[in-house]
Amino acid sequence: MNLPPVAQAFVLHFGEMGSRWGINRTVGQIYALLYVSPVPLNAEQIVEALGVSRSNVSMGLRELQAWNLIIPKHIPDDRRDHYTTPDDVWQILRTLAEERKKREVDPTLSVLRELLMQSPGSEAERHAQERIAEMHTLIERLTTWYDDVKRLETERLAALLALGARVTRLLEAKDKIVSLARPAARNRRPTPTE
Amino acid sequence: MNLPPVAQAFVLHFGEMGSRWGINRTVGQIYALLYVSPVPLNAEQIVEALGVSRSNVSMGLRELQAWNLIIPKHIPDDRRDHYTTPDDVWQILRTLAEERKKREVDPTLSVLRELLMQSPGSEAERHAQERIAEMHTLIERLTTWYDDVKRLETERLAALLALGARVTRLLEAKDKIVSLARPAARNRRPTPTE
DNA sequence: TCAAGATTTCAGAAATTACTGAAATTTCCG
DNA sequence: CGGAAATTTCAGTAATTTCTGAAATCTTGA
Repeated sequence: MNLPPVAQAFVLHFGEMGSRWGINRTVGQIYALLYVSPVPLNAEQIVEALGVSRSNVSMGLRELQAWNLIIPKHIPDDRRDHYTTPDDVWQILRTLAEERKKREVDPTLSVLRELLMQSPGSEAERHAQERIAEMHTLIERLTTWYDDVKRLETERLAALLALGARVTRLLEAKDKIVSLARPAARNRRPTPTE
Repeated sequence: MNLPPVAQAFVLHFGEMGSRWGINRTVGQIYALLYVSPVPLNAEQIVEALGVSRSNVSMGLRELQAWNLIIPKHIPDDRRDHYTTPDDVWQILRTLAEERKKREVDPTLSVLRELLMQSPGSEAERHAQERIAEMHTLIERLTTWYDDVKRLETERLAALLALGARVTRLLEAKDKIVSLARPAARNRRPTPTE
């Protein structure tokens, strides 16, 4: 591998991290390389930068495309496919969340649902179904929230993040305000606590 | 493996899913088994239920303990260690998030921070650092939000989830109300778009 | 249509990870 | 203590995953 030190360290770290997920080292490295590269790269350039075989790069690129994490970018007068990552890190986050949901959460939800349909054959099984139902409810709530929030534009999402747990205080404040405001509709006056 | 059908299907699914994460099949199965079991189980019972070797179970239990995902539970008049999962699925979620953050996010953040300290040796490297900075900012915002939200009691967390993206509407409503409520505050007036 | 360039496929090699059985160690009761 | 029960360790094996090189396929411009 022959890269400027910062890029190299970044690429290597992603390689390592990759294996903590289900992703293999090379795929992680390819992604990281494309992420930091100022220009789209073709397969041959990736081979040179990472020192892995051409076929390995080909498979890695295929996997990353299946994840929608890289975009093919055509360079004029060049037959070879070049690839980049999206510029917007928020977009990358969205894609990642979406894909992981699709691959990990959705299948689980459907298995759980199926298991909850069966009629229990024993007391132990009844208990198992109860536990499964708890998990199912939790996951469903999380995904509903996610489906809801994922549509927000970046700016709002960022605002929400910045607010953090303070939203709950806000909820309470709003309850209070609204309950005060409602009697007089649009003719309300500030209260001392506001 | 000799389990009631529902439990068995659940355990097998978790085994499969395990491999999509970094977790191995046996660990996933042990966890699932303990999760659905109405009573704490000891290692020998896990061996029987899953049909894997005693030593494999021993290692799996160790890993699950390192993740704080299972709790040893003493059974009176029995020398053997028994294990369960926490009853509260929200608590389980919190633990999972915390551990994954510790193992995956924190190390990445620290690597990124380090790379941002270096002075760039070339234009390509300067660009790489810019990209790394974007990623760093995003991750830091997410973890700040997480640190903030994780302290909420379950009930509030659930309320927040249930609200979903509607919080943004609420935010706007609150702005409006507050701006109406404090006409003199910073000398501002509501604009037509508010 | 052909040929050079580019990419993909795939069978086997290499590397990694998971699992086992046997031996070692720990625990704790008498 | 002594020793039975329980657990852990670990070296070796099995299983899985990753990676490669060679061959097949696809693409495009002349």
